Amino acid sequence: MAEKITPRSESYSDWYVDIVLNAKLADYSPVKGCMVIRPRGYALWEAIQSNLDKMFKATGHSNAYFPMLIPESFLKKEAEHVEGFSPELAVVTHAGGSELEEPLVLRPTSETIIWSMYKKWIQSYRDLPLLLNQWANVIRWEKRTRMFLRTTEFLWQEGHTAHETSEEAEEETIKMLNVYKEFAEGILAVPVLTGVKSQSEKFAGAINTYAIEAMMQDKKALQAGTSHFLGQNFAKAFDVTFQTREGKLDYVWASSWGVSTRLIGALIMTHSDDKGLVLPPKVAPQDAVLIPIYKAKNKDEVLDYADSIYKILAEKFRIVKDYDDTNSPGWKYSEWEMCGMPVRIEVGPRDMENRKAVLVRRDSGEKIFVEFDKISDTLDEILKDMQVALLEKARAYREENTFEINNYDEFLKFFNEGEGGFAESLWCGSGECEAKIKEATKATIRVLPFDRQENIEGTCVCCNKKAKNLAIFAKSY
RNA sequence: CGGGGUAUAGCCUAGUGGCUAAGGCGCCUGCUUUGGGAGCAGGAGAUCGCAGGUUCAAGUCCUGCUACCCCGACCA
Repeated sequence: MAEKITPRSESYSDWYVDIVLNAKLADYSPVKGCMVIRPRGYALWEAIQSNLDKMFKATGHSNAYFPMLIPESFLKKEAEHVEGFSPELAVVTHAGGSELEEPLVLRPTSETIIWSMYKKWIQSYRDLPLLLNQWANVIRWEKRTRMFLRTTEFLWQEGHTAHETSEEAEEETIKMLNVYKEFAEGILAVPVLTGVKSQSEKFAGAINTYAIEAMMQDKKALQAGTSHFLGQNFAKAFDVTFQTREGKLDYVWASSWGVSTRLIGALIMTHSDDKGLVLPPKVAPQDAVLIPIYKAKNKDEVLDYADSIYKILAEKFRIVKDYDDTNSPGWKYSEWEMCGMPVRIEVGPRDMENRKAVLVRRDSGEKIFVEFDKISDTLDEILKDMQVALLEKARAYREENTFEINNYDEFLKFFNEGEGGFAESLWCGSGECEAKIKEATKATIRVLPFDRQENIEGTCVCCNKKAKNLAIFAKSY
């Protein structure tokens, strides 16, 4: 009866690793920093993919695939881009038994190879907008890795779009950020703040980076998705011009946007508890598990009764039968709770006699005794309610841990002595203050939230000069 | 890259230079069980991280190497 999961209160990072390993989402690989995504984890990625992919198609995007190997020289064409990525590149120098003429980089992101192709494909405004997305793996040689949150190789999607005008490209950037927000909240039940990143936190090569930012249960922020307005930076680097409606030549305007397997980390750290994984029904691989309880003398009757419930539920829901004789019911309860099964249906002799079943919610642990004829409708209600309840619970948690702080002493105390969280503070806009704050507290600007940058009155929390922005400060992953 | 730590069965751990390396979890077989991680009996499973050295004798002492973990630096 060894406790398998370290409680969050004891060590949040141990808890996180215990969940990943015990819920069989992923395992360590022989290569440092890489992980193997197991079927239960990959099912989450498939749910993320299928939901997002529909949303991308609905907004006019098509999927394509570009190669993983990129000529090293491509990365060097955009000055900021190469500076941002060079320390974390993995480079192939030998292949086919000899040294290569030019080293090939394993893609850390695909802007360069995609824009080298866009040069061939775009000649006129009639070729625009070009709205492509790709589902792919990328490699970034990070010094310190964590399962799902930051691994050497990870899976993601990257959208790369080309437009006639700056306005249109910016509109696309914001549109896709909103798609991410809708997805994160509607499907993953992870509430997110949207806004623009400070210049020091933006993507290397972008004019502006926008992000969805979530709060985890340890009150740290997690960047869950980004959308970049690239201006004409890559068009200029790869000389991608087009003939305008007026017959002139202009560089193409661009956006790029992505979310990754990091979202699975966000899911885990937003909803799960000390018993294991908790998943919103819309991304859970199954809806419910059916666990019969019987003695030798009534085994057949109980299983028959359980089967009759299964038959009805299987028409509408994704149900797992766990009839395995070698484990006790109690063991199964714990095991399925660990794996994040949204609902458990217990069927024992007493339920059989009363023509009922016991439905148990994973999020609240609530046991609901239900008449045979109402099991299907009740399950439907529970799943819908759980989806909403998880989002609301996470939103309430974030709000409870978000504070307006505009006094620097208080600010320092909040991050250095208190439990931390999100600080809403006024900021003068200078990188110096941002750096000073990071030095003193390890907190960074997560986002300058939309709709809250009007009528800024007051002074910077750090330097007391006139404030330009309202910023969300937090320690982050 | 810097500082610290660890390395014994799939996992966790015991092992004072001395006989055939011990236990728990898990796994396999059988029987009994089953409403919150069941019990009994039997069984399989180890080049003690790698390479050298000291010694009559090394899991244990010494040297070197490697891997992993923690802290720091780094990290759209």
